[in-house]
Amino acid sequence: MPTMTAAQRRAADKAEYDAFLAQCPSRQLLDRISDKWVTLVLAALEDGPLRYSQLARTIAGVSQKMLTQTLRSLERDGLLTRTVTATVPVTVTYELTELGRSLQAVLTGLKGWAESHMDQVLSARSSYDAQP
Amino acid sequence: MPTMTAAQRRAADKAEYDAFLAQCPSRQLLDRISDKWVTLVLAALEDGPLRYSQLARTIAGVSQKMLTQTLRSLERDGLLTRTVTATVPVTVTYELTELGRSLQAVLTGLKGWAESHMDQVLSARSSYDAQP
DNA sequence: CGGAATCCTGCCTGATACTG
DNA sequence: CAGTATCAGGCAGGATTCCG
Repeated sequence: MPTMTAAQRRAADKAEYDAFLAQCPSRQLLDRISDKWVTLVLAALEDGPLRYSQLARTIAGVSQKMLTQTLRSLERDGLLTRTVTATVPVTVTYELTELGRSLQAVLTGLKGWAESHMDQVLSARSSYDAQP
Repeated sequence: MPTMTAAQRRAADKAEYDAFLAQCPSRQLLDRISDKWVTLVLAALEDGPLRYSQLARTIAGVSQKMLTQTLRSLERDGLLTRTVTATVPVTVTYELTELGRSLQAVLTGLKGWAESHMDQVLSARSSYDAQP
């Protein structure tokens, strides 16, 4: 029984979640996906599925604890799938879901921004630090 | 005057920094900007400059310490400017720089993703948690 | 109003060792 | 290979107090 126009419904949908509000679930979600390991894992999986050891090698410096923890969290949130193949030794591959790819598109922009604006940031820092 | 084409510059920038490498400066930068407070501050400043107290009110639940710390970090990295007006009491306004706006464009996508995909993530979680 | 300084808690993170 | 388990430390982050 729509008592709202489409425009009104759009406004209501937008108002449904607001990360500016401390108790909104989207605030917690924003906190989870605002994580460098999340960004790097999704970026690594951009070109297709990878095995656990391939992920560990691609993302230099990640501990197995953080990698496993990040992968579990992403799996739980439906952003990637974990597939176990019963070989000897066992093979585990991770692959982005459609939902994961939609986030990956955003996060790749973040990783790219960091890499392409590094010089400007370094320059700004030296200016800032030079001040008395 | 650019001595490289835009495409050449992009290629050079890509090769210069790689956030997959642990010791690359862009990895640290990625860590800094992968922060919910950074995302929320830049999103709050999207529509123009704001005062300190306005930022604190917009971003519900942020402590004064984290807000100040985040603002300092963003100012140091050249993403926003801090302007002190000598009124009584003093007025301090924060405004995005051009560099800040370029990052804000990316991060707004992140905040928007969290809000618009919240339902799908919640659904995925309940499925995951229901498994034995 | 817009901070700075301080104290204190906890959980995030890394290192190490063990397993199927 | 792909984890789990455990332990220890460091710092993120909140609460409180004080200042120009």
